[in-house]
Amino acid sequence: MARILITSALPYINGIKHLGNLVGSMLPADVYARFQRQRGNDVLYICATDEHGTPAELAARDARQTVQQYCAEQYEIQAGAGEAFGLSFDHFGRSSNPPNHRLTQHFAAVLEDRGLIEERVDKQIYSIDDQRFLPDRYVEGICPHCEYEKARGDQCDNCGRLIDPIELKEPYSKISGSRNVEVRETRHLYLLQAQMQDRIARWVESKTEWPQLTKSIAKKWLKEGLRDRSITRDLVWGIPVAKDGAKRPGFENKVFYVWFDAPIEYIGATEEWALANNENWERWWRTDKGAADVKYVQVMGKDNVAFHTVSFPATILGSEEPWKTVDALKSLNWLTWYGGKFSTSENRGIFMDQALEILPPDYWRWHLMANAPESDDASFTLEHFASVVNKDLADVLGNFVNRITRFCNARFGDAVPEAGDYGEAEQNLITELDKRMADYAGYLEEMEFRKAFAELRAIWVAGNEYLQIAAPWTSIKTDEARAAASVRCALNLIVLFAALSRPVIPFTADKMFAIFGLDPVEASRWPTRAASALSRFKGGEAFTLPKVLFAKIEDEQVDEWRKRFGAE
RNA sequence: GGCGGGGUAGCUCAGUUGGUGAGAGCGCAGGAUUCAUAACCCUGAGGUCGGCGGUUCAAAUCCGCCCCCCGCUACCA
Repeated sequence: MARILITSALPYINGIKHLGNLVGSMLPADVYARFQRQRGNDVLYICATDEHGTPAELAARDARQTVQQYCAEQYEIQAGAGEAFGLSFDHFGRSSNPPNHRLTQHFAAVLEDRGLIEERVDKQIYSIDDQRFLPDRYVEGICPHCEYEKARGDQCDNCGRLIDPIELKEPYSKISGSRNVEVRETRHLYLLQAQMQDRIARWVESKTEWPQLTKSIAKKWLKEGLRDRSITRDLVWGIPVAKDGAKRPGFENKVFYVWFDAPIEYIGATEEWALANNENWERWWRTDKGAADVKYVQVMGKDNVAFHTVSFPATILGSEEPWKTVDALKSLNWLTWYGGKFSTSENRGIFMDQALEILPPDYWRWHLMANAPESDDASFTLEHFASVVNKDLADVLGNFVNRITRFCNARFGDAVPEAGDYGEAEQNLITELDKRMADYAGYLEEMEFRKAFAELRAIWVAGNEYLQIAAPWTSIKTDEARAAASVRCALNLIVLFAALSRPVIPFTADKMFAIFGLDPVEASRWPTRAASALSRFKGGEAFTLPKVLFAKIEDEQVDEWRKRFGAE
């Protein structure tokens, strides 16, 4: 039994996530976690909200709440949406919780002991009216190079050149619009990443199983040379900067930078899980305390790759402590909304709560995973969504379950028929299924989701092909035993399909088990041999005629949703 | 600007250690069937593999140049 630690990139706290965020990290991680659990592996799937930083403070202010209230509320919303989508976190924590505070202080202290942290003084734009230092992208002004009037503090959208915000002419706050700003000096802690260049490069080289996208991003950063990074900010909401158990002199009004503490929350959330479940978190994270045999899998959008392959490892490796580091790293591209960006402010796209107002989670889970943005950005359209749902779920899978249970009910009654033996048709089916099941499991193991679910769909299709060949509605006229065996085989297929489908459509899988009154946990143990799966029911097992599993999406619904969600 | 990813049938995408007549799903057309959510099953039509040039007996695949889309570029996270 393998031990597998899975983390998905932490969703930021400022509002409920859209379908692109969902498919970019949490959903693929969930599918993988479910698959590994069904195989009998010891899985720990950890996620949390990422709560610190300027956007959280500003969002709280816009909501007229304290940032604590705001985050507490948003945490509940995100946790609820995740649960409603069937995201099977073993723990969904908060980066603002005590374990992360403790661990972040620990890493900062250890890194300082190792000589990897030093204080430096920066010049930054301070907004007097906003009473805060402005992060680069919250300052706008006239570009010093091309005179463009709305250049951002980090980069000019007109000439594309990188800018230091203190160079901007006539700078103003993007938060309030105020021009009452000035350059002030501010002291920060710097993580001396440049010193760790070789160590991280060697570590990246050792990661032979990373996919190409992941490795090329890491190498690109290394090639340019790691730069020292400031890891503190002038904010009130965050983890205070301590020294020897008290506030660090000169840092009384500062906190750690969100990108420093957020990845540490992977560990912090595991500690939260351990505290809540009387478990031991170190056996998942400390190679000296039992984590040496853990396989650690991270899932994230491509924007996060650099932070997970370089920045966070700098923290971990720099400590020189025996922390578990990532083994497999799955990165996904973006899901776009009709080719453009999902946008909260412009009401474009579908967010997790809205999605579930329209349709149950499995509809979304299937479409998102079967069309996951793996090789490139992928476009979400309602038309494509409706087509995929109707064809794959309603016609191929749902109709299979419906046609055979109804036929059995009409001709043999409410129990699996017992007569007859399997013959050539069943043997051919078993041969095909064995091949496809092995391929399917292989793709899931590699986290090649599009290929995996194309294979799963082909498995469902094989069920329909089998029925077409066996044609019990014909054979029953001349050979009732033959028809009975065919129906028994097809009913067994329902259970096999449910087990194989459960990682991606768990709610439907459990409905399929419920047809036969099966316990989902027992029945979903990962099937590896079609022959044994198809001999589960010998005959006589009672079943309940199910309702239709998937309703088709009508054109009128698509039209309505297009208007509601701003499709172009 | 730099770096990375992508441009293959109407649509969404597989396919690169160069070579068996270029694939899948959807959509479309025809057929078969009637157990089923007008579903399922079978067959078929559809592509100068972004453009130009080169290497080679042979290129979607290798090299060069060009065009287009997307992302990242370290203080949004």
